[in-house]
Amino acid sequence: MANQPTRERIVAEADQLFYQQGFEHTSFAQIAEVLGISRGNFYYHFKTKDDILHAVISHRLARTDSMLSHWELEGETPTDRIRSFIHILLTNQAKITRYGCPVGTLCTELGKLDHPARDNANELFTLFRSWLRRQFEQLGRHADADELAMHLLACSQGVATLASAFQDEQFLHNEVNRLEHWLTSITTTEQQESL
Amino acid sequence: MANQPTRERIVAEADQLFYQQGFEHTSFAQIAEVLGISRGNFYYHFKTKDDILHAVISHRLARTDSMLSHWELEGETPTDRIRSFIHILLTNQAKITRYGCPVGTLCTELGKLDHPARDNANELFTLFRSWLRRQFEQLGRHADADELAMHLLACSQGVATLASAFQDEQFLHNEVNRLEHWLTSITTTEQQESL
DNA sequence: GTCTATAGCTGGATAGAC
DNA sequence: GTCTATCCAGCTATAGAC
Repeated sequence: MANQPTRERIVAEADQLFYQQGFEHTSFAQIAEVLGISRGNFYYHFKTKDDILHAVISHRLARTDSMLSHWELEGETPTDRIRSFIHILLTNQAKITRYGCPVGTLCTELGKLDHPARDNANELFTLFRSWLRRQFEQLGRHADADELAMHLLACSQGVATLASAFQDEQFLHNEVNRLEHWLTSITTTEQQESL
Repeated sequence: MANQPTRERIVAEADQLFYQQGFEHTSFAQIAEVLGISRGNFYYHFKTKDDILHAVISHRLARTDSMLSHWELEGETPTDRIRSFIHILLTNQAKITRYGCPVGTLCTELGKLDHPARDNANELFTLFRSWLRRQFEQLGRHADADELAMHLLACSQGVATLASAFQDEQFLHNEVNRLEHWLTSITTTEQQESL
């Protein structure tokens, strides 16, 4: 990362700090210090702080997009692919327990700030939502695919919020088991309203 | 409210604004303007901004406590009482759709700020958690009462987060129906692992 | 492309008159 | 108990040298 162009390094570091500390709470001075550049240098690469935010969101969107494509190729069945989604809770459990979900916390913060980039950030949710909806459709759940997608998204959000508040990885694991169980129940039987 | 002592008015207004805009984003100048008092006046009633936050959290804790006591008296069965909890999502649907859950968003923000009042705010979660756990115990779910309480808390959090991101009251209603269904399935049958 | 210096503003907090 | 005036730190952002 030290050899990346400065612009990329700023985006990468801002991405991390916005996640860990929140957008508003993160200052140029801090990013500059971590990267070993001067505050003034920012304005060669970006016009405003909001521009950095925009770049960070675009960066996250691209990364999410390629992750979903990867899951699409990797998973043999829709169930496998949905399981990939559920398992990010495990893959990122340490960070989630510390800082919550990067998507949820950003959207919540920008919502409270009534920030113009809010819709932009919500696209991250939409990306997951559409992808999950498609998987549920492939499971034959045409009528309620979007509802199931939103439900799964909501569960993940709640798990991240509470795991982070209580700093509780055990709880996170319990809920992942629950979600896997639920996914199986949806796939194998037509026991529709179990959840 | 205009006749309340100034200290109470500050707490009440800060409570609202911290919820709607976040703690850090809310300034003394703004609270002062709404209340029609001067900025300097704050420091007669509070030493620091963190002191106001502390007072706001105490206020919320007291309010939550009395709400739970009220549900305890009002509901005939544990199921009824748990349903009261689920229904705050409906009672406060307009605010939740706009600003998310007051507990979850505050705890998340203070977590990111690494704020000393974080544990204090988490007590709000604990209040609900303990109360719910007791209700599930009264349902005979001694072994997994706390797990069920946490699960229900998590679901509510997720619903609030997504309803707010997508500004979607319909989704909120769908999820409340789901939760009621789940509650019934827990109460009537011993179909333990449906969720 | 990166730096230093600094402007301009807003935040929380203090001092002291009334 | 409330006000005005003010301090000081931190922030975003700009100007201009190198």
